[in-house]
Amino acid sequence: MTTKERIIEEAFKLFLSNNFEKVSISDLEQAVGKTRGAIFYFFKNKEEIFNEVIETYIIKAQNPLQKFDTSGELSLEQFIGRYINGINATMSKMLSLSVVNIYKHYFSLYLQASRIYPDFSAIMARNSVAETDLWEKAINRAIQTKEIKKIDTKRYAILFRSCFLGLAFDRCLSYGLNTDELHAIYLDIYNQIKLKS
Amino acid sequence: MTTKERIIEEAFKLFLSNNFEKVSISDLEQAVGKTRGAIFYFFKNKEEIFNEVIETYIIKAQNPLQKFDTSGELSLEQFIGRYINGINATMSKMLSLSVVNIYKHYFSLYLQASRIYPDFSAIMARNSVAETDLWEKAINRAIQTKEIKKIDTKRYAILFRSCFLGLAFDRCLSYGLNTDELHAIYLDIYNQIKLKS
DNA sequence: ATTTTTACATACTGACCAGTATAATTCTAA
DNA sequence: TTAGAATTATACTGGTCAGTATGTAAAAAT
Repeated sequence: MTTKERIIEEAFKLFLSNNFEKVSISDLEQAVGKTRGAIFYFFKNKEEIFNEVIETYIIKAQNPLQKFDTSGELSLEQFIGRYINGINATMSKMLSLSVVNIYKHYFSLYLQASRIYPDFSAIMARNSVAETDLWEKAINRAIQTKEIKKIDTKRYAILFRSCFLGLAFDRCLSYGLNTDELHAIYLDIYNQIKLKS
Repeated sequence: MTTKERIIEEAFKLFLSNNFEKVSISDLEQAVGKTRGAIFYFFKNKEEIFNEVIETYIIKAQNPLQKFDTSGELSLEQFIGRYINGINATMSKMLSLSVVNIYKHYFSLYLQASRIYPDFSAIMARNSVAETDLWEKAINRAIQTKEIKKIDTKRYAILFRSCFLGLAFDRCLSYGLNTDELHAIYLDIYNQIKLKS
């Protein structure tokens, strides 16, 4: 790993648990084990460091096509399983960076990015649409294959996605998201719209 | 309105759109139209100001019993209506303080409070439970009156709540929460669990 | 009317911080 | 092996900020 990459990673960890303003270059020096000389050699200023952190750990990592393996002609039930797996995978990846209370910090970083990173809101809006689209396709397929009843596809797509976000937010200050619980809720919804054959 | 109250209100507005560290006492001086002398006469330090803001505008305002008028023997359909009304009322109140992009800033303040306000997580966890309880009671009543099918009460209570939080979060960076959309989603869920009589 | 308290204003301090200037070191290539 | 480029260290600066010390005017109490 290059020095620049190390700076980004350590900066990510620092920005996760502290505000942009709270994280000082001295903190970063300590975390990386290099001095200001190294840091300002690679980056113009603190904002540039922050923005590269956001690009690496939020924008790229949040690409739904990359996050969820939904290739193939999945049933809605399978899609739900894969979606949960994707969430679990993301959580494991964060854990390997020894980040605890992932979503709490993630939400915090996300909101800060909206102040600092140019056009962040628009980029995330696109991501949100992309993820809702994945759900829509899965739901539409399930309707066509008579797996589930005819429902308002778009509305249910948003429902599934909101449910995940909301549960993650509700639990983020205490125990953190429990994906088993989320899975159970998803299956409850699923069972109500499932066609008995 | 006393000077102290004005300080709290202006501090609230400032803390809504900026980090704790970013808001300076000088900013607050300007907003209130008084100088440091006044501010530090009423408050020991910046943290105390922040904590009183959190108490006034988050902890008290978030009390579900105060936020939602769910008194009386409401049907689940009525309860849903009242819940949406409660959300609308909260949004109007914020708007009257000329706060735009309410949820974006609200979530941000909420996460900061978890770093600064003592025991904030525990307090909010209790609020979360209290609000879920309201849903549980309404759902249980609806099951008993044969308004809806027998469902996992707790899980559906969490579903309704998460749905609101998640939609609010998903939209907070762009258009903001649309309560009509949320209402529509609620009714979609409701119609699937409704008993045809 | 005089004292005391309340409610501010003003000027200052020590600490910290982002960013810079420059020096030193290490690596690379010829 | 030496010139130059890349990388890192060090020392410094100007600015900002939270909090303090002190002063003062108005209100309240005696």
